[in-house]
Amino acid sequence: MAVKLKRKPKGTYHHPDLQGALVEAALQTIRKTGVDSLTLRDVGLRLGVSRTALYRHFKDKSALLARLALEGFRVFHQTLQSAVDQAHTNKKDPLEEMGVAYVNFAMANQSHYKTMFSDAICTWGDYPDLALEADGAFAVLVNTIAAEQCAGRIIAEDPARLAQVIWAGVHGLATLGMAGHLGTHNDIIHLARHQCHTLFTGLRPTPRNTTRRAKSAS
Amino acid sequence: MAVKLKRKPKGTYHHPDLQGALVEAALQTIRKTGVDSLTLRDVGLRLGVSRTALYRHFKDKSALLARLALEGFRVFHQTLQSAVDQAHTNKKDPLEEMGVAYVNFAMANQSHYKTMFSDAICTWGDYPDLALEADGAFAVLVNTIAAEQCAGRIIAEDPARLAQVIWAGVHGLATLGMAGHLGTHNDIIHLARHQCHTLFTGLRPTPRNTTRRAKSAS
DNA sequence: GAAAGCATGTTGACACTGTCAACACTTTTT
DNA sequence: AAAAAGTGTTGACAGTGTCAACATGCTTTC
Repeated sequence: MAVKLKRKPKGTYHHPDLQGALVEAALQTIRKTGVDSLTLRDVGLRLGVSRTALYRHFKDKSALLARLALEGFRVFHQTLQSAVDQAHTNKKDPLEEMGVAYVNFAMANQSHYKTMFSDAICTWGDYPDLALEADGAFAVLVNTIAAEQCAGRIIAEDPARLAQVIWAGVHGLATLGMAGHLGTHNDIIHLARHQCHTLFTGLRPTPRNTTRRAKSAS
Repeated sequence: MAVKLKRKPKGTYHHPDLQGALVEAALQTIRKTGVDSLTLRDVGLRLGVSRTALYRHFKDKSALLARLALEGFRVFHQTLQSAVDQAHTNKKDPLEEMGVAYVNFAMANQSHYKTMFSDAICTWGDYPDLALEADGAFAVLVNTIAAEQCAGRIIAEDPARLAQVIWAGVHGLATLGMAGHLGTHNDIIHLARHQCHTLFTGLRPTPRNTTRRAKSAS
């Protein structure tokens, strides 16, 4: 009440790296209270900055979310890749380990994962760099499938197509798991292993499988 | 501006079945413009009724969404069941047909499906009748699995667990498909068939599969 | 059949949100 | 040093869900 501060205490008018700080603050918020309750005003005030300061760095709220998603895909990419690498050094099934790592990431970073697949961003086409980063993460899956195919451990179908099938499987586990429909985190991890195991058994090259008929879209 | 109508034209004060009309109007809206852009005011005005009339029939917006979800699960239940029935009469794989029907329903009723799994409802525990209806739909899957097990076409594991794995698979296809990440409706249907086929191949009883070790949650 | 009581619909208001235009301050460029 | 561009602030607006207070109609009771 006393004195009405004129703008700012001086010297702090310009934030050294507001853009990064905004992303960080937004991440903290969604981690604590979920994506849906993320408000631009809050992320601003949390940094001692005005509610609209954000608009100098992001076109709108969707752009901020897209940025959060991008960061998410970055670490997601690394997580998947290192799961594959570790599987190789430990003589484990790389695809199964990756599947487990996928679901584990989603469950451990629920808000972030939800943001990455939020409807508010949905059409990745509006954010080319986001699409690129997402493609990068997806490529880990495709490449690993291709490698397994070369090793003869998996049927030789279009790797991208197989990747979509596997992706859908773990993504489904992740979303249902986050919604609380599949039990505890531990339950879900075991389900992931189960699912991957089943899929890869079904994809194993056998006389029966190698003669799959090609389906034509009617 | 002319004359300020005193309340209502008379006689139409009480709607014959506002509750049902609200649900119907809300359904039309989400079908046209999506769940996220559903506004209570709009659904009211669409019926020539005030913006808050809704509150005499639903506790809040979530309750309305829960009701929409409930209706969704009702027809979803029927859809799945009739897919199984038709598969039986046509000598097709009931589980595969159900999987395809699942994904097809989601793609054909995207907003409704999204509502059924919306985060705003998420904890079905808050809406017991919703949980009941959802369980009913899920039971179709579990029962079909159990039947296939009895027929010896599928490995004899906990049917509920297998159901979760399959559910996750088709749910993942549905959500990724709706987000536009898997191509056209037709592509997705084919993916669904592919996925189900692979899963059931992996679940087929063979000397290799029948000796699965039981995993203990550490 | 009138009166009381309850269910249902309406209005006004509130807090909260994203977003924009206009302004203030700072840094960089000329 | 002046101009221009970049960055942060304030005030305002429309839109949202929700509630309290009120208006109206239906139902039950005497």
